Amino acid sequence: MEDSKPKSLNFLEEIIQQNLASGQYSQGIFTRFPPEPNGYLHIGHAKSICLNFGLALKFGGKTNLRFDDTNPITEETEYVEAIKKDVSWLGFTWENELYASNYFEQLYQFAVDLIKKSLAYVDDSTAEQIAAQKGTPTSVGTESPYRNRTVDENLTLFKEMRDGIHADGAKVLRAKIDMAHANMHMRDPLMYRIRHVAHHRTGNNWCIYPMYDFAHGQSDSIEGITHSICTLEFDVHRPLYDWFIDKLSIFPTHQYEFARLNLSHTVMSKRKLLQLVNEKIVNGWDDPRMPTISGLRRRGYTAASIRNFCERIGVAKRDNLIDLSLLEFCIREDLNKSADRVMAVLDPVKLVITNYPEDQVEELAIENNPEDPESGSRSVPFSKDLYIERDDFMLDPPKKFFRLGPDLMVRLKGAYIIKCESFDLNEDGSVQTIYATHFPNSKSGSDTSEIHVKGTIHWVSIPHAVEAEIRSFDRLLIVEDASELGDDFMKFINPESIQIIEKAFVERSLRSATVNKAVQFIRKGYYCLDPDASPEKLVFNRTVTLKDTWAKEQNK
RNA sequence: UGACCUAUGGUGUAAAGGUAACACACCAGUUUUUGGUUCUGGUUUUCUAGGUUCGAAUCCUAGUAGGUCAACCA
Repeated sequence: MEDSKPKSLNFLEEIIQQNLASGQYSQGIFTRFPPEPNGYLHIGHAKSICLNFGLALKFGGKTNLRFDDTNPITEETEYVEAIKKDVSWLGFTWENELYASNYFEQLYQFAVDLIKKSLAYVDDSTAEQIAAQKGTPTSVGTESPYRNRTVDENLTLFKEMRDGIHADGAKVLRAKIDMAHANMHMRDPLMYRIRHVAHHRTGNNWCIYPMYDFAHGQSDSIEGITHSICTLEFDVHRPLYDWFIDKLSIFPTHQYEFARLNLSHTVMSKRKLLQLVNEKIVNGWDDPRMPTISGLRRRGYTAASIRNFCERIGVAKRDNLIDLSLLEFCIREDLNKSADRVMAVLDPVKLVITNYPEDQVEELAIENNPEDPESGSRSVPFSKDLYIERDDFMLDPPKKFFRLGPDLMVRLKGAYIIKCESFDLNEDGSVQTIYATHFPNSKSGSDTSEIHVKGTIHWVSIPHAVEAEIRSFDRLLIVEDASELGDDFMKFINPESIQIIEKAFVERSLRSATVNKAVQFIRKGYYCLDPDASPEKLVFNRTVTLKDTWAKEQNK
């Protein structure tokens, strides 16, 4: 297994390898994925999930799923369930399902411990006063008038806070550190606030709730997390993270930061995604245009493709903007190997094979997937009246147009070579019907015609065609880098991010399409059945188009 | 006007003081009963200035640029 050339490691893998090499963590490493249950997971979370679980898998460790549920105002059980589903779907198994709220009593005791060490105090200042006391990044803060209360007084007041004696906002518990510290987070940060609000798990047991900074590190420590991995913006929290661990003398877990994922043409913050949902720009968190895990799943992305994407983008500490084309590459790569090919005509025009017997139907065996010899073939009905794609016919085709036009020849996929003889036009000049003759000896598999054509086009037999709605999606944002937009991003929504074709025609075999089985519409793209579909009405989502060098050529 | 983080092709990520490489994207050709796929080749890179060194993407100093931090959010 060990090659002479070791695969290069990212900076976290290097740290872990060094830890292990020096004999640390002989019990194995422990990581955790710690979402707040206040929204749905997105592709950025997928990066974190793949990182945390992947590191543990790679180095023989374990990973907890821990819900960071310290703010009852924004958190709901609905989100907990959705998050669990998404992590599982991505293919990971957590060691323990845990909640920061499991530790509320323990955290309370930690706070009491710090009060007893004169390292925490109850402050009656208002939010505004506390903000003013903090100073600014370039000027030092000032100490609160309540900073020097006695230990006994603090103990009593903190107990009163817990007991519900005080109103929301009347008092907070603060760590006593240094109001002149260069790091704003060290200027007597809040540890607890009063919130007379029911919590989705602890109900009304508590009316004081720990802040992130007083909950996260201690939760990591309680769980014995060896590598607490988070995104870069928490870098400035690390001194405080370490301070609490140190003053409490508890298991010394360590925090490491990596750069979050940014995707081109995509907004990623939960707040903005929520806004898209609330303002009905999209149809819910699982809209196929959303960068959420549930949206990508509904769009037809496979878990394997997302994992592969996360592997390819790498992990580092500098800001990045990943091009959507890499995500698209990953899903094409996966589906090319696994998706059965079928025929669907999205923008139909009628084609009549004039020399084909009126009522004849041939059942043609067409291979399911040229990339997969095991996939076999299916039977596709062929008849005199067909639909083909409107843009596969041109009245006045350019030189390298390998499709149909007056007097041109083309192969119908899996069937015959045909030659266009004539056509009818509608009043508006558009093509109404195309008439062609077929060469009976050119049948696929037994072609003795010796005719060679450059192009092969897809088709469906009109009498056998099945109607379907097709939903095509495009990027949600018309600008590449959403970080430059701020709250203005709504002005840059792509008005054509969804296109619905109410009445396309797909081949008969698609009657048995299922939600989880991707198909390739030959020459068009990869598609999957939408959960909205019913036996009476098929609905397909376009996951991604095929690469189209012809279109690219046209645009030059 | 502070502290901290970061800087390698168009986009990402490697190279642990010793030939700057891999993937995506792009371009050209090959293959192909999908203008898909495959395969081959190509274009394009170390922020700047000093310093250390036989040798610097890597170490040091200064600068520049970008990011983060002043929620009773996480």
